[in-house]
Amino acid sequence: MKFHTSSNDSATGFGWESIVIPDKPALENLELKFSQAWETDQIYRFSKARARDKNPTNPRAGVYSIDTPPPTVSGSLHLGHLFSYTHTDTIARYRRMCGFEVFYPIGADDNGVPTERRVQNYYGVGCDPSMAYVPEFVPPAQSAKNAQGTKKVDEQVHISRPNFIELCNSLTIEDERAFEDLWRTLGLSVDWSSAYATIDDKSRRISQKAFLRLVAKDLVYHSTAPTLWDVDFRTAVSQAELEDREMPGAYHRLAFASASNPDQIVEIDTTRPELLAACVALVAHPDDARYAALFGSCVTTPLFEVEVPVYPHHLADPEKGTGIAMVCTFGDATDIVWWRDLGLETRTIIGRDGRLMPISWGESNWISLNHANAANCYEHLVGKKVNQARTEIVKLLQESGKLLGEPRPITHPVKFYEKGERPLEIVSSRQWFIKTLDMRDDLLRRGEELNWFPHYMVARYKSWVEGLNQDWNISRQRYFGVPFPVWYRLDENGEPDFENPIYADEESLPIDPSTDRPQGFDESLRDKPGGFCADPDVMDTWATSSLTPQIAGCWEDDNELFEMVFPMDLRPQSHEIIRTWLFSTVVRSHIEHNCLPFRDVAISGWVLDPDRKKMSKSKGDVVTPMPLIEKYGADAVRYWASCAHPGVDTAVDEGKMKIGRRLATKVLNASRFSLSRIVLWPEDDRASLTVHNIVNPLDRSLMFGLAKLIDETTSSFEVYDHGRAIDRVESFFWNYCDNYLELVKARAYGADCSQQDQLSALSALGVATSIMLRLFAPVMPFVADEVWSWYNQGSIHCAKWPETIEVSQSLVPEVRAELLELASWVLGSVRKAKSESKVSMTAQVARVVVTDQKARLDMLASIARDIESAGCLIAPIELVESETGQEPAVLVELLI
RNA sequence: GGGCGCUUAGCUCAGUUGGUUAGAGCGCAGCCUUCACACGGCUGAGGCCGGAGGUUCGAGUCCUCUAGCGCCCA
Repeated sequence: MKFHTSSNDSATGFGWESIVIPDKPALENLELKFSQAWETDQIYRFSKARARDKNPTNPRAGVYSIDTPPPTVSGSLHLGHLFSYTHTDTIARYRRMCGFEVFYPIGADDNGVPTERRVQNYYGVGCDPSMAYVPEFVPPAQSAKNAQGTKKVDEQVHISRPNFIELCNSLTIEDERAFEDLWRTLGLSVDWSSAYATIDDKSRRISQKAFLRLVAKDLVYHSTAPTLWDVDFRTAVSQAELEDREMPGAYHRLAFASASNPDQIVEIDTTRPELLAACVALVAHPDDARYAALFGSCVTTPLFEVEVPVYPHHLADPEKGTGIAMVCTFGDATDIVWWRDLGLETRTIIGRDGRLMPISWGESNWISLNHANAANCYEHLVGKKVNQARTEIVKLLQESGKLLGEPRPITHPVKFYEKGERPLEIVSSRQWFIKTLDMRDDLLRRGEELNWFPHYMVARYKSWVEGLNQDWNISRQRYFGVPFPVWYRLDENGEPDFENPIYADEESLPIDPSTDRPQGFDESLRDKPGGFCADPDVMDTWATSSLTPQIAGCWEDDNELFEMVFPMDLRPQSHEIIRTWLFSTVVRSHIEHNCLPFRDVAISGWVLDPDRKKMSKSKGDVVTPMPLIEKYGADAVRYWASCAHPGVDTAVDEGKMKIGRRLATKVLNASRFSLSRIVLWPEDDRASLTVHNIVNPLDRSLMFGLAKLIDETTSSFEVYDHGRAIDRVESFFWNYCDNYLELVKARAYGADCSQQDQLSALSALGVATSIMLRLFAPVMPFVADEVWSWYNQGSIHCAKWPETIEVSQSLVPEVRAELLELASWVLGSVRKAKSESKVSMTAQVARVVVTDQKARLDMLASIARDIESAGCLIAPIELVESETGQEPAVLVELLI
């Protein structure tokens, strides 16, 4: 591959050794032609050697590195992917042309729940870790049934964990291929040689190593704590994976009795009466006079007749219900706070399967005033799911008269796992946490250090960090993920010693504790008293994808590379994962490297359906990208995506793609015109087609406009505003086609003009074509490279980004953009006259009189011949100086 | 409840730090097969810039209030 190092000749398109213009230029099949050519020539491959060459003293300065999001491959491709990845690609191409060695890796996020769910649905299988591996297992046929939901656990064929993981691995490989196809067809200029997956050996090694570093820094801990729990996926989830959904519910007013005075009733409102047996206290606001007398005393729960204390707490809302609340372990996040702050008992009744667990009344802390009755009541509830238990307990309460009035329906926000279908429960379980709460202030400062595009997106980050109320739970009770490199010793009773975990050595990573064993232990001691057992969990998928800069940059595997690319220059991503991906990456880099993981973050908006609603799989309105690319071409679809400004949500708009296709066609045709004129210039004199020979005022005016265009396009890309960049280039180009090309045509043909004027015209066409092609290249890489290939060696994507210095030789103070505008105005007036008279644009014009100020007339005089030939005038244009206050005007008389 | 964003032509959107008569494309109407382009070109109609105040010589642009929509956080 040839790289241009100077601003002359080949970089500006003036090699002219050979020009080959197809008879009928076409957009068809450019995607295949160039994606293959780019791959063959390896033009997007990152080279450390080139980076060193570009800036020997400081290689980092010559590199532009991008922390590309690894897309979740399990699931269909949609336009949202294409949209934001196109945005990034325009930036990568721009920076590459600016001379940076661009580090643009690509990965696939394949670990985690989405893949598991896809495998479950695709094959109709479920993972049972207790089962043994079956070699050469053949999965059941793809289940057609149940395309969207998770197949019911009891309908699935149960398979062992290793078999399940095999299926995950094989299916993700298929999915990844589909992604690669799309990315290549779309023309992403990523370095495929660096492709990684978040489940591969390298990612697992780095993820486990980073975990061990957290252990060493004492920033991670392992403990039993109330945990947000999805009862269908049967895993813990983190605060970042929560979402509120408005759900119907009902307030039930229950009658508690004062323990000291059974006739005194305390009324409480609850939406979760089924948790009554888990009630451990009542709380009211300290200033609430209604309940002041009760503080410190006890009340008795209805049905189960358990004595619970009444406490004051500032989080109790006097406005809510009766103002006094029932604290259960655990109904919601506030219960956890009350439980912690007030040191309450723990009475767990919801199991990890979302059903009410058996209770031994009378034992440990299940003390009732009437054990037999409590057990009798509870018998109706045990084993039931939450909703069934609620129906049942309402019946019991009504029968006993402890339910006051009818339940009052309300709608209220309920916490869900973002991928889940049933409300989250809170269970007590053993989990790994990263101590993010302690570093909240640091993280807020990191957020402010980051350059946000658009800047207002920093608010999302801030409000998220400020609202953190629990440490980051990184353990998941799932199967397809990065395992914790941890074992526990088993005592003589077979009980694990959680206090003293055995950590793997860094050198041994990646490991799977369920198949690898700790140093000094024989495999025969696995799961035996006195032996060891593996940590059963895998890491949250974000615990690995928060390390994308380290994974892509080969942290501690290739120090030279890592120092060249880290911290990254750019993190591109969409706004919905600010609280997950962006936040977690900042956390990890802050901890491990004490710096930001990237300097800039460019946020893409969402793709909305044509009705401006968020596209969703459940609505079935997800648009698949390939058919659109086939219909309009990759450049056109990229054009649609690029037109969006950073952070702005954009509706799918096929009309816009049509415009993109037309624009691409126009680029082909306009370039064909210019080059087909240039090719007729004597070959031995083509070297004279340079900016130095652009002397005609009209051509100079075009160059002036180009200089301004280069500045505007460059400054737009500098702030990641591809939308503004393409807008400016497009409108300049369209104006160039409609007006400049028509005005310059006669001179380009050499008709009735001096050789100097023809030379000027052809030189201007050559310069303008070269510059505009390069300005289009980041957004429309296929058509730009196609035209470029007609008269250049090597790809346009390795050419130099245009600079104003390329045209400055042709600029003179007295000729500015205004001249071309003036000529366009007069030409437009002639066209208008012809259009109104319903005659052809080639119809001859007898007379044109322009009335205007002298300065403007002088300008027009200098290019009168161009206007006369473009407008088909048969007499010289007449220029009349206007009186003071008289409006400029053009009089046109057609030849009848 | 707190915060952010949006509101400009029938539709989708430009309009950088306040500066002539507010722009583009689609759609619509009319015309033109001209030798880069009919997968085209030219021309035209269409707007109290969400509403109300204010700052200013001057506001789509800045400030205050307000309405509707969307999102983020609690």
